[in-house]
Amino acid sequence: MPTGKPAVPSVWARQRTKREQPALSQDRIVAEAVRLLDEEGVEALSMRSLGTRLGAGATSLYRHVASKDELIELVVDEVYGELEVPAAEEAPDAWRESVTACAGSLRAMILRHPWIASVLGQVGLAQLGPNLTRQSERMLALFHRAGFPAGEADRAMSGVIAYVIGMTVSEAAYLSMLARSGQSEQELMEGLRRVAEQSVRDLPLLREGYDQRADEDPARLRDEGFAYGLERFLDGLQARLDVLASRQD
Amino acid sequence: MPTGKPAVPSVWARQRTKREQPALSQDRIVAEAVRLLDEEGVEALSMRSLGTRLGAGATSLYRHVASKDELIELVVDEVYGELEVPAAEEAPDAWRESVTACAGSLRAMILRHPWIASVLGQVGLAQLGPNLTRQSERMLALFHRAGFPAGEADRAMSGVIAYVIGMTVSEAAYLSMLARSGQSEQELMEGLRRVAEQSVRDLPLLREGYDQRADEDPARLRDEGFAYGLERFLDGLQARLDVLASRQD
DNA sequence: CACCCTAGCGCACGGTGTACGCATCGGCGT
DNA sequence: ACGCCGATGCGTACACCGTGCGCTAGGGTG
Repeated sequence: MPTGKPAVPSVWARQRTKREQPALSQDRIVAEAVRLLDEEGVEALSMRSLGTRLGAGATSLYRHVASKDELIELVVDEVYGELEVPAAEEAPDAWRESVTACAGSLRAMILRHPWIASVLGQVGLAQLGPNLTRQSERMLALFHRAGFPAGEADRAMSGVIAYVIGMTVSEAAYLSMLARSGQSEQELMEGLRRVAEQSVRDLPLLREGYDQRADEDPARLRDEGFAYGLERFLDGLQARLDVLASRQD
Repeated sequence: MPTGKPAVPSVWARQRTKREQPALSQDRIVAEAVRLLDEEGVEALSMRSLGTRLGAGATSLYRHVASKDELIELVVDEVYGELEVPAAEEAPDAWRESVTACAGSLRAMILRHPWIASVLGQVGLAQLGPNLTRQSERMLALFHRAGFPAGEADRAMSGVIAYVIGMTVSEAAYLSMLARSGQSEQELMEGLRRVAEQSVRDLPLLREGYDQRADEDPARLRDEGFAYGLERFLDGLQARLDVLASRQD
C-alpha cells in the first residue's frame, strides 16, 4: 500500500533494504530495460513502467542514470556486447568469411532487438560505449589483416556496417509492420501492392518483382536478399584488395 | 486573444475564414511541418507548436490528419519527392553514373533534413507513399536497364539504398552531435578519442585511424568515405553484371 | 428561409520526463 | 556506544504531450 505520508513506512522496506541486494544499480536497470524493450517494444519503455518492473518508483532510477536518453545509450551499448566478432588472428586469410559472420551476427542482433531501429536515430551510431568501441577495434582488425591500409580499413568497415544496418533496420521495420497488421505475409504484400498501384499507376518493374516472388518463402527471400548485397559489396572490396596488392609489387 | 468562451469570437475569425484561404489543409500542414522540422528539429514538433505556426489550435489539425504518426508518414513521403532520380532512358549505358547521382541526391536529402533519421525507425523504410513508390520504380528502371534481371534488380537497388541510408544516417547523427556539442570538430574528435581510450585501453587500429586523418578537412573526408564505399559496392555489382553477360552468351 | 455539413476550437484526460526536497539507513569517526 | 553523514529511494509537482469529445459559426444546398 502506498501510504501517502511517511508514517509507519519502514515495515516493508526494512526487509528488502536490509542486506539482500543493492536493490537498484545501473546494471540492473539497463538489463531490465533491455528485457522490457524486447518484450513490449519501444513505446512501452517509460521511466515509470521500468521502475515498476524493478519494484521501485520512477524517479528512483535517476540516482543511477542521468536521463532517459543516457539510459538508451547504455541500453544500446549493452546489446552491442552481444555481437560476435571473430578475432583477426584466428583466420588471417579468411577475412571474407569472418566479415560475413560478423555481418550475420549484427543482423541477428538487430532482429533480436528490433526496437534498436527506433532508437538509432536518437542516439546516433556514433555514440561509443565501451562495447561498441571494443567491437569496432576487433572488426577493424579483420579488414586490416585482409590487407587494407590504415586509412582505408575503416572506410571499408563503416561501409559494410552501414549496409548491414540499413538493410536490417528496413527488414525489422517490415517485420514489425507485419506483426502489427495481424495479416499473413501474403495478405500484407498483396495489400501493399494494391496501395502502391492505387496511388501511382503504371509500375511495371515493381509489379514484376512482386509477381516473381509471390510464391516463394518470404523469410528465405529476406535472407537471400541480405546475402546478395553483402556478397556484391565484398566482391568490390576484394577487387580493391587485388588492386592494392598488384600495385605493391 | 484566446477568449476562453465563445462569446464575441468571430471578429478575428471572420476575415480569415471568409474566403481567402482554405486556412488549413493537409498540404499546408505537411509543408509547415517540414519547415518546422528543418528549423527546430524533431523534438520541437508537437501538434500544439505546429498548430500555433499555422495560426490554429492543436486539435484543428486532426480534421486533416488522422494522427501524429500519419502526419510523419506524410512528411517523410513529402521529402522523398525531393529526390532526383534520372530517367533510365536518358543514359541507358551509364547506369553507374546514374546510380551515383541518385545516391548523392539521397544523401543530400537526408543531410538537408537530418530529422529523418530519428523518424525512420518509427515509420519504417517500408512505408510507401506515392512519392517513394514513384522514385523506387524509376530507380529500379536504372538497374533493370543496366542488365539486372527482374529478380535481381531490386536486390541490387535495395542494397545500394541500404548502404546510402545507413552511411548518411550515421553521418547526420555525427553532425547533429557536433552541432549540439558546440565544440569545433577537432575538439569533438579529440574528446571522443579520449572517451574511447578511457573505457577501453589498447586500441591501436582505431587510434591509427584518428591520427592519420587528424589534420585533414573533415567534410572532405566524409564525402570521400561515402564515395569509397559506394564505388566498391558498384564495382561488385558491375562484376556481377559481367558474369551475367558472359553467361548469356 | 431552413437545413446540415464541415472546419475549427476549448476543454479535459491520461500519460510522459524529470526537478526537488524529504525520509531512511548503513557505515564511519569519535 | 553513539551520533552524524553520505548515499539511496520515494512522493509530489510541473510542464508538456497526443488526442477524444462536444460545441459553435458559417457557407452551400434544398
